[in-house]
Amino acid sequence: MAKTIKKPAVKKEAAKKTAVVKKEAEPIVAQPPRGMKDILPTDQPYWDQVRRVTEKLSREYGFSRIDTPLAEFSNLFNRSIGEGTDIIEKELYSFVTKGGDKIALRPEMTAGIARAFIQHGMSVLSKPVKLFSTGPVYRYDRPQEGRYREFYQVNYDAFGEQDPILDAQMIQVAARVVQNLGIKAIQIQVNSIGCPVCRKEYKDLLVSYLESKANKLCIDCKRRLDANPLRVLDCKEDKCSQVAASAPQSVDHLCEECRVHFKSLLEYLDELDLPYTINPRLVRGLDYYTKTVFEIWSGSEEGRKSALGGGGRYDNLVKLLGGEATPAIGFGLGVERLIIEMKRVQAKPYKAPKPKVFLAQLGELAKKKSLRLFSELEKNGILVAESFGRGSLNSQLRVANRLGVEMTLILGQKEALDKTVIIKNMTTGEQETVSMDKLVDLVKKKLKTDNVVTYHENHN
RNA sequence: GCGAUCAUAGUUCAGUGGUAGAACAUCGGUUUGUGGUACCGAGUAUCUGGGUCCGAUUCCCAGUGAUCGCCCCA
Repeated sequence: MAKTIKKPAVKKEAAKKTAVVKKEAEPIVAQPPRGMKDILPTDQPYWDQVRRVTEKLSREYGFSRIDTPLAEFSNLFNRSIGEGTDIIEKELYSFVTKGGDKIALRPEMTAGIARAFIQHGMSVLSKPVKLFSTGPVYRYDRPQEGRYREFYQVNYDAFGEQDPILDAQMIQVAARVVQNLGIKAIQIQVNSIGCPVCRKEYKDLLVSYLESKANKLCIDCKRRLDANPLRVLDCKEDKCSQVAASAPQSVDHLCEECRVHFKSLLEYLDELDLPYTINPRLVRGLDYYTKTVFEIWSGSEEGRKSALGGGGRYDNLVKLLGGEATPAIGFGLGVERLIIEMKRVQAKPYKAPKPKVFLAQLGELAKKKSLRLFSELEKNGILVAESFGRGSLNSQLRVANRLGVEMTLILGQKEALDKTVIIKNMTTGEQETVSMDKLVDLVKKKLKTDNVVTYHENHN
């Protein structure tokens, strides 16, 4: 829903004065641009969990973090992703800067990372060069569930290794990320689209087949026949998928090198006990892919499924962008989609540690002293909650109770003068007055023993 | 880019051609310095712009946005 923020009431005279100088300001729309949204505090536990799991696995598999700009020169994307693709043709956020540069917001992360790889001479590093990245990407598309104009990806890329064992490992990483998030039912779809040589031959073969059936294709696919014939295989229209079903498949027309590569990949996947489905119709929407392509889908064989992520090999991209020929493979996962799926399967979000101590104050002197006491406790590693703005002890205790803390420290006028603090146990309601000097140690001790108690309780 | 449905407090929802109500949430209070329950009270909303009408939040049109499907993908 679109809401305008009400303009503050301005005094008539003042309004008159400004009206002479400038036009009335447009009302602020309390809403971000279409297809973009806030990630609210209530959702952050899921995002935290994704951050933790993806970063942990990236370290375990030897990836180094890289962050590249949100914007690049447009032609980086045009060249790498391909002029004829949907992503470039209709989904690219591009604009011209004041200086006349043609800039675009990244629609995916690999192009920028490949650019950085070349720019910083990373080809001299020990291979494979494994890079991990995460952040927002932008595609101007019609929003719906799990599809936003600004969305977040986690991205894993590895440069400089052509051995299919790396393909298998990357697929394993992708699967493990998803499964470590608690999404157990997934499908791994793999295919090989060959290298430029055998793909060209295959494409010709496919085009001649499709042309012979052109009258049975939908309008879009007739158009795709010229622009991007591989996409016809992906079409969801009934009549098209019927045509596609008996179309020649890329896996049957690979050159020797690509065939062997794909065969070994499958053997490695078997070795890893990763169940996969060979999907001859999996082609992916980016032109730079060669040989291995794959997607991770949520859900079981039957029922609804959505692509959580995907990727593939791009052995020619670095050279295409002007670097020295470097084989590479990578994949991206959509964070919003991962989270939708986590919620659907009721996977656990990350729970940040919560304060177990509340600090309540009463009276001017105590209020002043409580500020220092708070930082004293914090410096000693004790998480403390407070509500300094509230005056009455009543409402402060109510907050403490709602937060579910184990104890409340009460510092009132009397205590402030005596240099003491009341420790109130929120479970039993018992209170004791202790001297300020011993407070930190005592609180620490109490928290520790309380934890031991709960530990035993949990195991009985 | 195409099609469908929808749009009322922070949230989930009522309701009406005469400018709106609940629940939950929030905040305050139920005697001065003690929480959970209970009770009392408060604030906040008809997406925007036009049209019909004496009068529209309600009917009509457009815009915007959300959701769903297509397309595509993350």
